[in-house]
Amino acid sequence: MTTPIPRSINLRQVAEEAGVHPSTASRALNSATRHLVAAPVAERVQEAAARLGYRPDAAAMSLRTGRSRLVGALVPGIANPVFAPILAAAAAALSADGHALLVADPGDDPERAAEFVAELAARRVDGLLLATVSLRDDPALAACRLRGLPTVLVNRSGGEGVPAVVSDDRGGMALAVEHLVGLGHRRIAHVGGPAPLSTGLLRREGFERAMAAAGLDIPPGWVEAATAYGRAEGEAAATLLLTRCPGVTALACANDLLALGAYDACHRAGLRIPADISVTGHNDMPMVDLIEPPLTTIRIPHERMGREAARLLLERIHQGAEAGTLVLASGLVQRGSSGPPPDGMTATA
Amino acid sequence: MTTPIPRSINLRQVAEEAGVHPSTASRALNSATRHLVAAPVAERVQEAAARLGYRPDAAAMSLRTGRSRLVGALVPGIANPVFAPILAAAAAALSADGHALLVADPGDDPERAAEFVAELAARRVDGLLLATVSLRDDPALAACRLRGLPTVLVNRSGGEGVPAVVSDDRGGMALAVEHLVGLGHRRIAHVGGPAPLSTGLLRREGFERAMAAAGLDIPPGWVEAATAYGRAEGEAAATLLLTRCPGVTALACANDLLALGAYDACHRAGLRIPADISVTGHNDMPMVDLIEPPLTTIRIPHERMGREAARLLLERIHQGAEAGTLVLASGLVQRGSSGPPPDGMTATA
DNA sequence: AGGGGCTATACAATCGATTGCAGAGGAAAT
DNA sequence: ATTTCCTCTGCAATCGATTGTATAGCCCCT
Repeated sequence: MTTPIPRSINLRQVAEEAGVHPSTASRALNSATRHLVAAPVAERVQEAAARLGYRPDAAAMSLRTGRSRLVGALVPGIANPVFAPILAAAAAALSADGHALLVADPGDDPERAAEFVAELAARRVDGLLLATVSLRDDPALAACRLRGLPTVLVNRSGGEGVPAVVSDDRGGMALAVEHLVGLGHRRIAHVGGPAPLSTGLLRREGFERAMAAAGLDIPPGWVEAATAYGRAEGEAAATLLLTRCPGVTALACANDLLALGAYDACHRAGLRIPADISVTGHNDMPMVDLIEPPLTTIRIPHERMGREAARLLLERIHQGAEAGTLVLASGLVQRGSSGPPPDGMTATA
Repeated sequence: MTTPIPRSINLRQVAEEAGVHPSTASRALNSATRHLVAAPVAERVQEAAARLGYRPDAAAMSLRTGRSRLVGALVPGIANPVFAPILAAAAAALSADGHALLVADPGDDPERAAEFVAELAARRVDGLLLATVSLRDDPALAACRLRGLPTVLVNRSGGEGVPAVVSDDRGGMALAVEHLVGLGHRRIAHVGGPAPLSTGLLRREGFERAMAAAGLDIPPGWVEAATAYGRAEGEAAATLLLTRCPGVTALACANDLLALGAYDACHRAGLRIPADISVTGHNDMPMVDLIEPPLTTIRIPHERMGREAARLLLERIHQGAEAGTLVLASGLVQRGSSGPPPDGMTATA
């Protein structure tokens, strides 16, 4: 009862049990080489392996083959309500292929992210999912390139030819603007995401294009980029906009957390949502349907994003194929935080 | 520019660069054996390693030493708002010790959990954090025992002598009951968690003890265990209680998600919270302060839980010490979903 | 009957780091 | 001056699975 030999069984023991050489056992257990072994022998080996509960040692296999059946993921916050479901879906898809997900959380520090890439590379990960990448000259991405690691970006794009799975950031933000315009809004301000992030840039572009398409002006100072995707940062940016934008009737935010911060700013300014001002978010995080008022936002397909990213990465790993960028459509979820502008504001523009 | 030899540096190359034998290089780079090497030689080796950007190959190291610097975690849902912050904190603490966290998500399937344990064991994890364990004869726990894997339970207790880090489930639920009693409630029902889970059982016990301590009766049928920690399950259980418990003025729920379901049930029954009925939760998930009305709940120290679990596990791994169970205090967070009972209901009991 | 061709298996090298053991060299002690 | 001891370094085995190569049969054909 002290330490009852918890040493696990290895290939040699299986081979002995089946009365063959380890190399034969190896071939019998590997579907790609099984045809090299006589059928009855293969069966005997497999049976012996099953009886003994054999599992190939991952370290030895990894050392010999160079592949680890591990995939690394870099995320800015495991508990982030946007990335958590993406990770969950990716992990499930990878697991079905025998891969496990090694999650590293460097926060918002790009240097730390590059350091984690080195660590993951030393662990011989077969590929990497990157959700931390910023738009220009990201050190983590460079570290992957340097080592020739298959890489897929998730919910972030990295520019020139980097495979990625993203939602239609521009189109999603345009949906929000069109919705507000449809309700009669003309004076709309934008709480933007951090500029170095693709979501920040693209959603801002989506805002600008949709406003232009609706024939609406964006006065200078009506776009304010938050310094990070956080509630406090959203409040700060929204507070700025509320004082700076006379007659503003709607805030289109680049992200749900920013929208929550905008709620705070509006409440502190004594504005009711949506009676005095409308607010929209982006991402449709869990539970934003429960807040008061329920948040009108853009739904992005988190699960699908994770699944597709895993699929693309596995393709790249197995076939070495150069994966392209996949843009998934997002949709408007209309709830209680958006409504018609206050009386008399409709015809202002 | 095709494939510029992304093969990484190994120990032999470092040794050559420093003009020593690989074994000497190994000793020079390992702090535990460095004293066996002459100081100037050790320095030369370290410098060479730094210059070449050497990282020991994890697979080879793991194969030789039997340790992988990997820790597995089994959680029922990566995106679960309770476990995600626990995982994040644990990952950070482990990372500081050179360990990485390998997350496996078997959902609620105990057989699948045991299968994942086998897979993680084959990957030679140094230890396991278990957040999926049910109270009696859990297969995953048995699988760990069988292999002699160091194990710490998180937010779950497993009975007899299994190391665990949990919050004070009984005490937390008692806080909620005392709060309600203090407001004047006498007729309180309990929406319980799943019975096979320690949180389900202990919080129910906490409810019963606190009611007894307050001199209050629990009529038969005033406790209803939900089949899972979910909003729909909470609504089902709460609906049952609302029809079954005449004059009930408060629902003490075992979990925030159940409380959200209770909100749904109350709304469908035309009851206003907290004017007609009070509702309390447990866990203080992110964003429950934003719903309407903001949820009164019990705050459990997620981050600390993850951190302490990691610490205990590392102790067990390094020193082989038998870790005990750590019970962390939780606190009441009073918000808008609890208030005095409707007029005339105070003196009913 | 003997050789060519083929199949199925065994042998042995290999991946990269760690570690028990042996031995070289120098210092200290008698 | 020789022995003893100690410090440092090199040698080689090892962890467990995979895979290139060699060989033992066997069948078939002429």
